[in-house]
Amino acid sequence: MAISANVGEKKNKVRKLEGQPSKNLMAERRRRKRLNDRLSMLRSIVPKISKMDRTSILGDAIDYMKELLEKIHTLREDDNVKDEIKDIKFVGNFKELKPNEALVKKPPKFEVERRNVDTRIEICCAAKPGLLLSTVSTLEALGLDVQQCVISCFSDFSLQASCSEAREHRTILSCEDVKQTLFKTAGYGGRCL
Amino acid sequence: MAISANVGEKKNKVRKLEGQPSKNLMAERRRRKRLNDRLSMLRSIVPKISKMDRTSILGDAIDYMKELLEKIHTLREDDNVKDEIKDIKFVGNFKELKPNEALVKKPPKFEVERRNVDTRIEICCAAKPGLLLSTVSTLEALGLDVQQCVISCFSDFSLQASCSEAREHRTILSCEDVKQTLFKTAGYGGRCL
DNA sequence: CTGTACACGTGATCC
DNA sequence: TGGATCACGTGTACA
Repeated sequence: MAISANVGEKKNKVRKLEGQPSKNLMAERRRRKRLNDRLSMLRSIVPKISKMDRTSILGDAIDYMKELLEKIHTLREDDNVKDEIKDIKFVGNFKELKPNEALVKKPPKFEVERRNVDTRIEICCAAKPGLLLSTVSTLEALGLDVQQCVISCFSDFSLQASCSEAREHRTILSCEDVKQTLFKTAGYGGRCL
Repeated sequence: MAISANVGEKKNKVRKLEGQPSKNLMAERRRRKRLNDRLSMLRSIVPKISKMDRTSILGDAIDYMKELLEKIHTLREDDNVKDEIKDIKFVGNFKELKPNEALVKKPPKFEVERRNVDTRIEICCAAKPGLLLSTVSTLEALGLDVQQCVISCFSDFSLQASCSEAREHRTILSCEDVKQTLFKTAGYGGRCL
């Protein structure tokens, strides 16, 4: 195909020499533009991006699609409750805020509540560097997708969030578990309330 | 760029004339081969093929991926159908929200602006798993302390934050730098705006 | 003859 | 310095 090579000097048609090229030229430019745009779109919806290469983008997209297909199959055939709670173990991996630093002055407020499919979370405690990051990280590790969130860090750290369960943790994770995990994440020891 | 025009026939570097061209030439050939192979693979796993165009293939792949994502979400939510009745009532109050907006492709929005001592950040882009976490993590890494923040992840990912500079050694950061960093963090390539 | 779409070789650019 | 990747303009085949 690419090796149609042979034959050297046909050149039957030399009808250009003038005026013609600009048409085909800009058409080709538009085509390249469209192709690159599509490529960018593809890259923008694929979460795992190893490199910015065109080939890598396509490769990652392919892998991602296979991943999605497999996930769908397991979701379909996996009746239920096959999930482990192993995710909880990863919560502690993040930045270990030392409990010693726990400020005892004012009783912090940690509330977790289920409403329909949503999980309402309300936190108000002493501000601390990295607290927002560790809290968000913990929520993610617990399989809670933040849908809405209002944060204020002026005096105290205040966070009100509405989350949806990313995975099938609803039946396993109790509100109390979430609350205590967040409590520890914020650097407090013992149990909350 | 394309119209760098000037310079007509310089040819400062003519170090080729022999031996060299075949190197770059075949490298380019291999690159094209890989790219086309990837493209064929992508086409082979996408069931819906409208046309054999390169652009169409990418477009179909994108649509298919979105379709898969949506299917996964519906599958997950179907696991717990018990709360749906209440949700229906809830949704009923907000009927004005367009039901089918899946195919709208709008450009993401990344804005960073300095106001006095504060740095205002506004993001609106396609939702992606882990996006909130990576964004917060990036802000922290840039030395920006979130003072106030409103987040919404219902359809797209939307974040409006007001930050203060945490450290002094980062004060050299321009708004543009912050913007581009956030842009890349969100998984986009190239430059924003 | 008019577009559209692809492969090709080459110069430029970035580690 | 090279090796790898990209954008570009062009030739050409197919509708």
